Amino acid sequence: MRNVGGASRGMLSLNDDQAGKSPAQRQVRGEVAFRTRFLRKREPMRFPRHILEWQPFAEITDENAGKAQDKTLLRTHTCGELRKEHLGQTVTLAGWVHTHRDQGGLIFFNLRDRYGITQVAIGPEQGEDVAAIARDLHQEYVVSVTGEVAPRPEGMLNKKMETGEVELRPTSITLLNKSAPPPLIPATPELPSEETRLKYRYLDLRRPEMQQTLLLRHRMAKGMRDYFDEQRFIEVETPILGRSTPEGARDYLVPSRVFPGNFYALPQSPQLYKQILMIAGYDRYIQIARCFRDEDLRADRQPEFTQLDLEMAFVEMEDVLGVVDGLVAHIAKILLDQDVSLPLPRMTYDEAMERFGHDAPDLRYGMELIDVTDLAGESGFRVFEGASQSGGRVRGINASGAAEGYSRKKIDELTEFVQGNSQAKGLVWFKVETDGKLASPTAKNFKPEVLEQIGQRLEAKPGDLLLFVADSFDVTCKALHLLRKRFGEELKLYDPRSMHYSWVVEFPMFEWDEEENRWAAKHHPFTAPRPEDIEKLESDPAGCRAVAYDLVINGSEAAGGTIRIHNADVQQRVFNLLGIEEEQAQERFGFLLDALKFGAPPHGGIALGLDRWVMTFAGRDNIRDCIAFPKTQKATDMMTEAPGSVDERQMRELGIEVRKPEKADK
RNA sequence: GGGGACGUAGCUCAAUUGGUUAGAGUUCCGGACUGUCGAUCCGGAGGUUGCGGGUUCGAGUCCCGUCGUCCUCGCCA
Repeated sequence: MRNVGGASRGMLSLNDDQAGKSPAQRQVRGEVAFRTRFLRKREPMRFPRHILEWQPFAEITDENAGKAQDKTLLRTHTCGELRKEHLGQTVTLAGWVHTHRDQGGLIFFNLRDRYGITQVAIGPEQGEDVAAIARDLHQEYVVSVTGEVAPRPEGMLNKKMETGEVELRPTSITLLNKSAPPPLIPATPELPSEETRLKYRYLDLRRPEMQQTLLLRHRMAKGMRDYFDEQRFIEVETPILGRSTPEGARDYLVPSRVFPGNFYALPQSPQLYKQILMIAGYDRYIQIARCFRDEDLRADRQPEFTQLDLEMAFVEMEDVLGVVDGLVAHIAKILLDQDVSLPLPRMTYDEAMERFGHDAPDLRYGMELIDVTDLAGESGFRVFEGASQSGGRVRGINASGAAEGYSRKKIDELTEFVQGNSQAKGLVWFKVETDGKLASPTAKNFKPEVLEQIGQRLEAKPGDLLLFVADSFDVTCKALHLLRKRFGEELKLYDPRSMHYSWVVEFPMFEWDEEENRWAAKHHPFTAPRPEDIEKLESDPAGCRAVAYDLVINGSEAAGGTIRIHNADVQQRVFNLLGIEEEQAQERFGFLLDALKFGAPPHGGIALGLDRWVMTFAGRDNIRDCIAFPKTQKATDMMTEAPGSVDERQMRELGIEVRKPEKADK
């Protein structure tokens, strides 16, 4: 049989009697093919090549025989390593058929494994037996090829391929396995829908791009473990089946069979266990820990994610920051070959909110928020004066040079954008004219001398666009942060490949929860207040600052940690303030309160979101691309179709009965 | 829980204001081709337009519901 795939491959039945297409339809084919093919390009990977390199398989010698058996029985080399220096050698490669080009007298196919792609060329000298097998190969067939590494003819080198100077001239080809026509073809540049990619994840993961991202992830995790090992940290595994704790996100619950009606909770983080480890004397702990939070998803949020979790005893904030500074430098060096100068810059939370309106500012560009509340009070403009007199703030940003590019219509869009995404009631804006005057429909309401002062304070130059929000401090923060972020992207104020690392420190201990009408922990309830703020715990919760710190990379929170409370009394006072009853605290984490009584050392730590680090370092804008088997927005797995129903028997054993959600009345 | 985008061939996309038998590329099947390298050329097959209703002489297109994917607000100590 000529065609190996034949009927088994065909998903469609043959029907020779069907009417043909019109000649006109046939004619456009070539041109359309050219156009559609180049319409969509994949995003190029941005991390350096050396990340992708591996040592070649070692030769088997007398010394290592029987030890590291690198060479497998089915291959001698990978598809990524053959070069000119291998010319003349007889090798065996194994992999997937990436592309296939049958020219009759000559057949080419590219063989792919996770190390690279090598061309196999079959001419008459390979013999009809080999040619017959090669002719019938299809995409994603699995083959092993034995042959000689041969030079490509002059002028036929492929500079786009790492192995493009050589090709394999096979003496034999073994078909290891066929493949049904794949719904997702790893070799094509068109990216299928996310739905298809997630359903056939094993095919999506064959794409070199995905393999490179997962390799970067591996390198990063290994780099972290190596670094912390050198710093005398030890990795300890903490339980996945734990206890539900109040505060924080919704828990994923696991029913207990032995105690019907009781549930384990999957950890939102190993927080309590690592504190217990400090009390137990393991003064430097890390864990690459899986965490679970049953909250709605985002482009950068999965219900199940990985944290590099760290805790140290006998330390103050400086010690933790120092260790993480070193980690950042190490990772930037091994992944990006960048030298990061230490210590990383820092600012306080208050400063970050004042200057950037956000606790994780993107410091790759300026455009800081400027306060004009004092001028606004005397401006003659009612909105400004009102905000100023009612204890609010009037702040603005200078989108330098943006006056021309932003028409009245585009500014209206900005206004809607701000109104839709924050509580801000509107935007006040001015374009700076060539004579330096501020112009806008509202300008006539202002005293001219105040406008001039406002312009000076924002360092307005002709062609600048100034935008102001007058409202409470919080609202001006939110609105102007959104605007700053948007201008940063639209005006291309930074190189998207650049990296900026910094710390934000001294976060507030508490924030007011409007809904529940009580104080809530800004970080978590085990966070230590600054020593000077302990006395204010009850009298001025809003004024208490925590020994808390966030690592910010390119405007995203890359890590967050605190020094913990190691004093049972202080811990109890914080619980009291948070409205956690003594009885409830004792029930939920009495073990921690107990442990704190038995010689708890001063301790603190930090947790860093590994998935987001991969995202940032690989230049991806989607966390699913950084996780091998991610969940959809509804937290389902499209490949396994989890979550699924279970047997009635399992439910009975667990003492569980499902109450069907009631349908809304119509 | 709210707002938005999308859903058409295995895959990626078209289809005028609602108007004939829903078209391309790619994949797939058959054929040609001795230097190709998302090969090219010739021929062919492939559709319950996510699903269910409704409006209409007529619905891929308009309306309602529902399912799915994505973005986003809330939420995520």
